[in-house]
Amino acid sequence: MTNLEIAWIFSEIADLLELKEESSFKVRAYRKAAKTIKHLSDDLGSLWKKGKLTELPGIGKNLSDKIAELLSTGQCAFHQRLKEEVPVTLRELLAIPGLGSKSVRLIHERLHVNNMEELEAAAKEKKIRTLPGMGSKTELNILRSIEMLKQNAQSEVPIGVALPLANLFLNDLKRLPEVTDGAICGSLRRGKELVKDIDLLIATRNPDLVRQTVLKHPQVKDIITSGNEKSAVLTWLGVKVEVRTVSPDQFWSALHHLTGSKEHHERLRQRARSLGLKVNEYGIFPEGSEVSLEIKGEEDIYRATGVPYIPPELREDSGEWEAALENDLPRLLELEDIKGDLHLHTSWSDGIHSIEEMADAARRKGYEYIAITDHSRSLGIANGLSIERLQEQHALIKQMNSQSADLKILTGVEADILQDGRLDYPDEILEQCDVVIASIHTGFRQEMEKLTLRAEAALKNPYVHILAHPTGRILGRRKPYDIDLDRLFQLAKAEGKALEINSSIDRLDLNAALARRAAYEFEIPIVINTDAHDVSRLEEMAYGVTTARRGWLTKEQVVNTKSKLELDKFLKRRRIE
DNA sequence: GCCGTTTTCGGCCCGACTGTTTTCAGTCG
Repeated sequence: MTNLEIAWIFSEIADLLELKEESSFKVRAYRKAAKTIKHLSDDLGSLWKKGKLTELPGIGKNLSDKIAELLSTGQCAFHQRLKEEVPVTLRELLAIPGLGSKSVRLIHERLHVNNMEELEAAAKEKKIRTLPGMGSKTELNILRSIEMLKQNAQSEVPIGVALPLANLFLNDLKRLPEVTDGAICGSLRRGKELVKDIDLLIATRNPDLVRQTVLKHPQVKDIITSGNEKSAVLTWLGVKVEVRTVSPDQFWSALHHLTGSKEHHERLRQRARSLGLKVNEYGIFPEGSEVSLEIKGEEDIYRATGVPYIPPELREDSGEWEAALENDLPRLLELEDIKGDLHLHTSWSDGIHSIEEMADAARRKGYEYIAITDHSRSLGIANGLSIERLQEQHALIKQMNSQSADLKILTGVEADILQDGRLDYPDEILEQCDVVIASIHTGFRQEMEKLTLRAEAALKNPYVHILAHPTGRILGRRKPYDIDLDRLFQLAKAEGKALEINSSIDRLDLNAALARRAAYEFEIPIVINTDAHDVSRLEEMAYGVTTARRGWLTKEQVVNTKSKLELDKFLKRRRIE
């Protein structure tokens, strides 16, 4: 039985306990354990054999026994018993916004509703409004929500879609009179690659004006809630936008509060409480006091609890508190640290702009170097370069470099990894390139062993420097390749090859968690590239850097923060080996 | 059900919004 299966069972137990209205703390204990197990990198089975289950946070005697039971028998008696007492199909009703365990239980007991279909029928027959505490609005909400759930199963949007939309709202709201400040918060500020909604905070003395503006905004399709301090709307893009207003003196504590994550805050409040402080969105209050400590920035909130500032990207309760308490937080990579982009396409293959145009755009960004890495010959659909055209391109780049010294243009190629693991050009051609990127563009539905062998063969090629978009996933559209990443990471480490964080808004591959593993567990150098096919997409470097920051990466772990000279050493060293 | 620099019991984060009420419970983030 896998970690994930056990996590699912614990999560189901939590829901069933909640529906039974058992202690919310017990429910929380199961939820927390499910989350811990889901994100665990070690196998539960081996931890069990070593007797180390109770060393996991939130796993005590009882839960470790249940894990052992599941691992040895494949079942858990407690879970089975719960399923007999509570219909599992009631769980799906919890997905309806506005319905929690209390309401679901009430509906189940009084109306004998067991699943979503029966709920819909009961609502249509106007039976819901006969229950105590429920009226016609609740009934309507249920019907509307079921309709929505039927329509869109997946409701997360990529950061690259959410961020521009968030800025559109933010810029409009910040221009209003009496608005002193505004910011993006929530998971978007933490840099998550997919977000469920957009959270905005506005500091103002006129919250009513802000609310009216939000509700009337041209992007708004539907109003979800509208209160004195908080409004929520559904945009035409299907993304929910929540706007919270606070008075200007509460801006920083509210910004911190709304940035989350929930789990990070729970730890903060626990710690604050142990120091005799209460933390909420309005400030930090010494026990019994109505007056907040002075807060002039988020730093002050952490300082009050005796730890250094924790950047938003780390606020996931994934080790940042432990690191902060040890004063061992990483000094995260900044966008300004990036000195160049090593994966660019031009009109020579399937890009839009010429080498000159891409180079000019890079100069405007203050880069020291770029690599032109057009597609290789077998990728006909992308107008891949023949050997002759590649050499012609190299000659042109050499000439351009001789005419201008401010930006070094490296010659390169994004070489396809062919079906048998060979690269798309012979070694003597690859040797002539300053930068060789290897990537899989075909046959990504092959079985794991074959795909892994292909990527391994590429990593073993002495002229390859970088493996691009290593998992091949496309956000919301294509799952990662079925590839053995542990083997790739081992080999990349042994061969001294770099792995890419591809910043393109629909890739972000490696993702934050994998980049963190590659860099910390395997000490693999990471390179952050845009894979831009036109000048505007050079700006997507920001998304790659955010992803790297969420993966705890420092400047030292990232190849393209190196100076021209240092980069040259890195590229040459690989080739000599 | 877990946990401990207030330690083996008694806590466990905190507040806003909605819908239904006439002061609040349930839900959500």
